[in-house]
Amino acid sequence: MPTIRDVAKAAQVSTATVSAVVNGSAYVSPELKARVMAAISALDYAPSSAARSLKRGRTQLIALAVADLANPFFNRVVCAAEAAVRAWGYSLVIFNSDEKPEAEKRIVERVRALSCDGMILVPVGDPASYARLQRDGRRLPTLLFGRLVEDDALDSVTIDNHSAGRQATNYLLDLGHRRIGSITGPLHLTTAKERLAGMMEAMRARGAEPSPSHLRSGEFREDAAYSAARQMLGGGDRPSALYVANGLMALGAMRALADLNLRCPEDISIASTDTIPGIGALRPRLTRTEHPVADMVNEAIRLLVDRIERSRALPPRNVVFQPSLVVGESCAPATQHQLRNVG
Amino acid sequence: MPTIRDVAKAAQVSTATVSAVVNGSAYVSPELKARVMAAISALDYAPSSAARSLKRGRTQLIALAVADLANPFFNRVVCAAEAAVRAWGYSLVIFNSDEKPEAEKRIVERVRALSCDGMILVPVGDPASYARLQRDGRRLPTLLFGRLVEDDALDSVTIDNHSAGRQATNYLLDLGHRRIGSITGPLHLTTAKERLAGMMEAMRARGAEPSPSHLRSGEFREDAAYSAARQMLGGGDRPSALYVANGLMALGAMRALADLNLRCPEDISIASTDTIPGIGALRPRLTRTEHPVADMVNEAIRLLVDRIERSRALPPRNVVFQPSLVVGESCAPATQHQLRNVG
DNA sequence: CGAACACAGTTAAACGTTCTGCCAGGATCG
DNA sequence: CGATCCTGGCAGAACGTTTAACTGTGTTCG
Repeated sequence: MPTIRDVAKAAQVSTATVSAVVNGSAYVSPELKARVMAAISALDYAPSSAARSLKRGRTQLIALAVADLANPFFNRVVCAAEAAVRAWGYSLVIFNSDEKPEAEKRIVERVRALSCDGMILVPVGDPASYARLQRDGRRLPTLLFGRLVEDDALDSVTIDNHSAGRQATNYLLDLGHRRIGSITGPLHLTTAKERLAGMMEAMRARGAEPSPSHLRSGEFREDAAYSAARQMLGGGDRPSALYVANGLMALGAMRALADLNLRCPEDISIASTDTIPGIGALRPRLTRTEHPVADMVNEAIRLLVDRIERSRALPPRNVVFQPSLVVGESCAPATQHQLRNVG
Repeated sequence: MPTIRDVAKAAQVSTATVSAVVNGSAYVSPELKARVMAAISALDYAPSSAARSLKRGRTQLIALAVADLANPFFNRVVCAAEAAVRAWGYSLVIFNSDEKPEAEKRIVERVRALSCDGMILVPVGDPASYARLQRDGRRLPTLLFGRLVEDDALDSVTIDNHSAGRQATNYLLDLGHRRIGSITGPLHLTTAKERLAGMMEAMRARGAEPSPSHLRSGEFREDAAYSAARQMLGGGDRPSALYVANGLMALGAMRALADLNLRCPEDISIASTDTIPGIGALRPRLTRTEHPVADMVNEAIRLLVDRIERSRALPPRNVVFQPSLVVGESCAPATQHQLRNVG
């Protein structure tokens, strides 16, 4: 591996000059520049990023720690982040906390050890563990994505989950449904909690109150939703509509419906928040609120890079995006029969 | 940021001793070790990876360059790779070539500049561009994943695509289908080419010959398959079964069927290769060949790490995995009506 | 009993950059 | 014409590790 010294020797200049040519950091006369360039390509020289990082104190690495790499939502996040990060001249290091707080702790250690320039974190559990992140947020600029941790002093980009729950539920209410059930994620996550809260608010605003047995929460996964839906819909006292808190879970719920010989939307209407790629092929198409994932990620990266390169000391910035309702065919007006069942 | 020198001073030992404690690279007496440990946690010291990389010539970074991050297949690859890489003590840097050869070239440059220890590459186009990779494979150990480049001297982990095409097609042939169409990916990719070749071989072995108008290829994407399917099935001369070369494309084909008011499997049987997560909710369940993605990725990482840490000079190793057929309900026996149509 | 040796640590030289401070020499100006 | 100021380029000191070479004590053994 040729070093900057080899290049300098070959071009008969100093290493400082080579550095200046490589980085364009100072004026170098045309002839010297040409000699240096020639030497560089002759030797196939490439600067050592390790040495460069050591000297500059920058690695040009941004870490992205998502909560569940198997979840299509986070795949979209990864995809968008890769592009955004590249556009800013960084590279993306991926971590999967798999919804496990201990794993997250190890990831933070690792990110720190790698001395990444910044980190996008989808926080998993345990607000107390972020105290430390906040303390040395200066050292390792960190942005919370998608989920919030109460009382934090970190940058964040989130979606208005309350509004997502409200919008989806209002749509169902507008169709005449009153017995609406919900399958949501773990309630210690703001995403799950707030979507549920939004739903409850919407219902109460219309004087409806969901039956406790119609409210389930579980892992943000297809199989969790499947079994929740089977339980809830298997009995006699079933809701006429379902609000499901995530795309993967919506698929699970639909699978449960199919297995129970229930039709969607004739027997049960389903609305959800969030989607998954390729879901367009699924009939009926899901009525759902969608996250502007790409915009959210772009904004997150922009904020983080700004924090890294400019404003270490500024107060934290918290950006909230709005979900939008996408209407499919998975919801039908409540039938007389369904309404009669109202407890 | 405290350095090893600060720790050494605080513990009243030399930096070499601190290094020995941190790396466990030499015996240090219990009392000194304790002093060092205490100093480390008191100062909250973490070794600088930049300095370490510079000295050791290793970054503990493995690059993964996939062909299309928006494709669920590669999401599974990323997910498995993250876990495997972590188990070996490395971190994963993600790149998306988006099926663009120029992007791939830039990625290779970037990976080289980052001095990653190794690279898993899903090659995109243009075999000639890999000559260089082969030349300095010693410098940047590289493993080709999923797709092959002819005549290469690099490690590789692939799937027997020929067999995948054959198995899926044989299943359709066994059901009595003779007019089988295919929607496949770009033919310059071995994945697409070989799946098609396997299909052709299976058909010819039974004396069937697909009609040219029933063979389409396009991007490995949902929308490409959708329009190909619409074209192929919209006309009068339609096949009774379809072999679709990838999970996303299978979804696209099914969407086209739905939009054409064709039923699957009653009107058209569909078999595919590869799947996508959550597809279990789709009815009918897809009959398909599946890749053992996790095993493939684990093997790839194992080979790459071995190459990095041990056997730079050994001849290339090429591992081929076998796909397995998973039967769903998307294929039905050919009907008399369908058979009568045989040209 | 002295040579050889193991042992536990230390010193200091890399690793390949970047960048500050410096120098020589030519232009500018009073 | 000498003092001053640019200007292009260079020498060399960091950056924070790792590790080879070394040092000074015991310990062992012929």
